[in-house]
Amino acid sequence: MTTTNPSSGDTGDTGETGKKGDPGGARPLRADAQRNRERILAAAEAVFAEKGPSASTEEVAARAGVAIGTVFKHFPTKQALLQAIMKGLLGRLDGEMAELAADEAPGEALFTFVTRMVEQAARKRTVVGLLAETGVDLQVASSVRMLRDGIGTLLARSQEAGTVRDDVRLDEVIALLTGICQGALHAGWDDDLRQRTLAIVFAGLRAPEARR
Amino acid sequence: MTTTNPSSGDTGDTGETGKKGDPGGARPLRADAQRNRERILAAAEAVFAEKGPSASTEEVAARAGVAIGTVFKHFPTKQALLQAIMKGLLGRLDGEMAELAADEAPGEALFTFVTRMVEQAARKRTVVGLLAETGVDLQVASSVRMLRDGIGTLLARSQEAGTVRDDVRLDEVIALLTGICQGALHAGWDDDLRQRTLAIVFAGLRAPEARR
DNA sequence: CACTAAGATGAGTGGAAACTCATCTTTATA
DNA sequence: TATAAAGATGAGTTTCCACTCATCTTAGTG
Repeated sequence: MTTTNPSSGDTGDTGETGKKGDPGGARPLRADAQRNRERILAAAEAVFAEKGPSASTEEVAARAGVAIGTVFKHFPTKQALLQAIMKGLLGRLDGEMAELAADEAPGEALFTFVTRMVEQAARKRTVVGLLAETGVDLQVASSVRMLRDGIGTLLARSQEAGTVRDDVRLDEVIALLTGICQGALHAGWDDDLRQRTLAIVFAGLRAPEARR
Repeated sequence: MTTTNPSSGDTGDTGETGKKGDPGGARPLRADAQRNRERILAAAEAVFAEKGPSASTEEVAARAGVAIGTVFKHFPTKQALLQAIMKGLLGRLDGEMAELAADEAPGEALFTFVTRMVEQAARKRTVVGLLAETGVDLQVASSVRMLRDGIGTLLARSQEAGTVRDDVRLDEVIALLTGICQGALHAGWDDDLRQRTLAIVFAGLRAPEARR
């Protein structure tokens, strides 16, 4: 689950092209290039997680152990690199959500997911920073929409199960989620505070008859 | 309430210095200088409110109708300018809070204050942006502490009045507040969404016996 | 092993933004 | 009104960072 998908790229290739006469099609990617691309992604995720999206591309290159030109060969723009990270992060989150929707009791799935996402945000400034600072009108918009729809499903299930108030709309949940994710990366947020803060929000979301 | 306090400065002068022999003390400030300082502050507040703290100092100068050197004469650093704005903003907020603590019913004062602060945040990226992006270990720390203490008082009053659960601590309230302020400046936040989001949080804060 | 194209390299370029300073302008006072 | 000091000006300096490109290196193939 924690391994990055090796077939993901920003060229949008699907499968291999055995046929020639395909101008501008995706080439198979050499072995070392593949390795470097992964190193860069990993390094970028670490660096941006620590210092936020304003960290320099050179630092990413250094951490990955490659020259700066290599980074720009794989990701022609800093934005593109950021997008690739976002895509991976959101993809993983999305998978986790689908799993949760299947396994967990339908009433609690939403709470579990929100908790996990906030936990992630505390470690990864990237998601949050990107959503906030950079324009959200990226190509990533589709991934965001996927995530949004997924949360909508979890919410609907919880409402059917009677654990969440019926008058709560998806917008508010998203708003609360992004807000708390933002807050989670401030100094002074530890596990305890996160838990207590979420408890308040969850209490606010819960249907009166389902409160403990 | 909306007028800026003319006697506020970052030199920390209190009253006039009629006595001489005050090395390094605050000079009376010439008339045009005073006017420019206010213009710069107003312009900076507007610009940073629109574009966030990453807006350039030159844009502030342009909006204020002065040269860039003038800005740096009054505020030797961009940080200093940001701090001055923060100080003013927090001061106003603090006054509003004191008023609220006196006037309003003790049980609802906290809710009213939080609502107002979030409303402000939606318009002023500065407060939020600063608290988030720049280090909070500024000289502004004292102003922040003042605000924090004030909120603590409002919270305590509400708990005494029985409208807020006893196990809620100040940390969580602050966390929620900053988080929602962060969220409030995202695209798509309108009055309705803000109100609904706050309603959820308030429901979570309210004591069981005080719920409507 | 030889060869070639894909890939890696890193000094260099361009631009943006914070900050400086020599020079000119204005206020306040004698 | 004359004068001196406070203040304003804006071109220039410095720093930093995204991005480029001519050149060298290496993986894959016959």
